[in-house]
Amino acid sequence: MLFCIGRCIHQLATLKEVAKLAKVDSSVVSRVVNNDPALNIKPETRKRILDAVEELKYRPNMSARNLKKGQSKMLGMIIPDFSNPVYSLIIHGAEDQAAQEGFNLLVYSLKQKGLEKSYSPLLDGQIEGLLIANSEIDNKEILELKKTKKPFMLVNRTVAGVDNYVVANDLLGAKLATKHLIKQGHHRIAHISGPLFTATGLSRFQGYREGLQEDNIDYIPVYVQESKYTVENGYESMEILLDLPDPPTAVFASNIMICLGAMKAIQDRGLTIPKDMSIIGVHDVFFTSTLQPPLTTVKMPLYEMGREAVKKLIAIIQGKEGETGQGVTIDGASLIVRSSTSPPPSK
Amino acid sequence: MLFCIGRCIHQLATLKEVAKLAKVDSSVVSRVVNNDPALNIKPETRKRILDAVEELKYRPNMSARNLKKGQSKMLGMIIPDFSNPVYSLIIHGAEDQAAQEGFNLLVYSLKQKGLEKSYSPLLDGQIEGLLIANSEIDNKEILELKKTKKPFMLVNRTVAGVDNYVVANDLLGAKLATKHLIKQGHHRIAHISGPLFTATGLSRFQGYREGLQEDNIDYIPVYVQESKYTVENGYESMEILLDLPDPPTAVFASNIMICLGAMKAIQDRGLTIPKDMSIIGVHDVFFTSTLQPPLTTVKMPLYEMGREAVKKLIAIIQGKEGETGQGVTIDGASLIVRSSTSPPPSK
DNA sequence: CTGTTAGCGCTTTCAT
DNA sequence: ATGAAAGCGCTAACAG
Repeated sequence: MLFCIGRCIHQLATLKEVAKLAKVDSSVVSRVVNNDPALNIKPETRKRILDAVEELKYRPNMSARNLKKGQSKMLGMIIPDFSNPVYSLIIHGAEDQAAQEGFNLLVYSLKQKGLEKSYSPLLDGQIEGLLIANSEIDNKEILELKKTKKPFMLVNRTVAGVDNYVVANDLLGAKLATKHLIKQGHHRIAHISGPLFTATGLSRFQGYREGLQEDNIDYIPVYVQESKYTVENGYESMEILLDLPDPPTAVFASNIMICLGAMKAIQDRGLTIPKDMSIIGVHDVFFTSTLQPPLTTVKMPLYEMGREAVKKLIAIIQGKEGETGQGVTIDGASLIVRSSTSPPPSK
Repeated sequence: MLFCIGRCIHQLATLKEVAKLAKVDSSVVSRVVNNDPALNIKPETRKRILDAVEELKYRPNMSARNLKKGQSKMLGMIIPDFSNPVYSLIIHGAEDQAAQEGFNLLVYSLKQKGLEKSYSPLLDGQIEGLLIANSEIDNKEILELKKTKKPFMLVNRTVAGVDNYVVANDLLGAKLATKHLIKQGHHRIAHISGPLFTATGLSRFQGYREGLQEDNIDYIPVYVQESKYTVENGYESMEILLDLPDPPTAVFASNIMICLGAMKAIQDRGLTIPKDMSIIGVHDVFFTSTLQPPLTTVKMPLYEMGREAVKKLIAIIQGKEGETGQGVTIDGASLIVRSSTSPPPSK
């Protein structure tokens, strides 16, 4: 049963074999392979070594290297769900940056919340740092993690007292959305917010409020519905808004999942978007332009967020930041106007 | 710059330390930790060891173990794109199965096609096996890979001459879709196929043909449009079908991306689904029920495919299959009827 | 039932 | 400018 393992992984040339072929010591090969700057090698010898490396198709054994150096070159990332397109983009950015810096990214989806165990087996040696892009993980657990001094990074979320985080400018994004609606002539603008214990939910709510404020539009509390970031919850929240005696003429959804649900609720009532109701959502993902009608969105720099988070995490791992990074806000929220928003029906 | 690495990864107890605390040799600890079945240990000693493990929070160093055993416990997976929801589901299944068997899954998205280099650095030691869920990779490259004898597995695709693959019953799924349309009373049924050099595209085309055949519906070649698995191509193909002098009354889209594009093309013409045109697509992903109208789909066992692929790959790695697996077809295609299909407009 | 030992492949200090 | 040697933490064959 195990007889194959040796064959499968090894059979690759080792340093020693390369050394023998090049007639030098393996330590020299190691230095050449690693481009040791403090190495003064005869060009001829170097060539001989490089040729041997080429001939034997030598590739360093990572386990050995990692063992020796006490590293693993692996990063972990926790997301709530692989099918969530918001996270797809973050992962993509994280992946690219990790690869660029020679790290591997292990992505775990955390279905069951409250799984505090999820990171401890991870951090206890396997991986060098952890990206947490998951609003369902309790603040408490993250504070606990912080005590361990292990490198980690919050992505698209924050926790009071933790300043290793990368977020987007949610406030700006939300304000952009709200002001777009106002500019279209809406006054009765609802907001289906995300959970208001999350940074994204809160910032977008704040952006909505500030947007209204700056244009002197009355804030009507009942127009704000707090919702989880799910299609189902978005649907329910929209229904509540539609049942209001004086329903809004436009709605700003805090997230694409919510937005999807809200659109459906509107259309299930036989209402037409944008004639009867304008709608705008946060996150421009691959299918927003194909919805009916094509959705006006706020595009957040999700890919960049993933990249930046990995960059900072690696910096922390390598001690470049005194182990404690600074919170980073990635700008670049932009409005993408399509057909789900229009002026309100004239009275 | 590197001073932290030691602290970050180690500072974990080693076998030796546990051994010292438990007053035994480290090899005994190793055996206990690994549940060596051929170990006849005094219950008391075992307890002493387990207590020490607990106290020092010992966790095996994977690099050391892997180095010793000549393994890496890592699997690679190549997908075309993280945002494609079809792959999200496959990844999810693969991830679960890998975790269950103690393997880590590294997922790479391969944007630039033709990157034959992509697997060679991977397979040359870092990972023990590779899942290829990517129809853009040339058959040639895969045949090349096969020669290396490295464990790999094709997921949701095939290559002539390679029998390590896991696919779904695409033929059945397509037949289900086609027959559903026929049962609704359609005779002029179009098919926007996937690329006909891919197994999925071909099988679904075949299912469509067989479905028509079994119910004695004439096959009209011009009703078949070959398309890439993209929204844009689906859109274009649908436009061609709509421009036909005698356009179809129903269309079966080979894939969800195509379907999305086709729906948009239909609606952009001012036509109503399903009144003017019925549409059904392969792949039931998270947003299909929220489309307008909710989409009738064929649900393929994508999650299971991911699981099964990893299971077989690991079996191959461990030499359980004489290194060469058998092609596996996962059944379980099922029709999910929603509102995008209805009887054709009566003449 | 438990300990001794060798060595996986690599890096790195120290010696030449 | 290159080599020798030690050792990272673990496992497994062999001894006792």
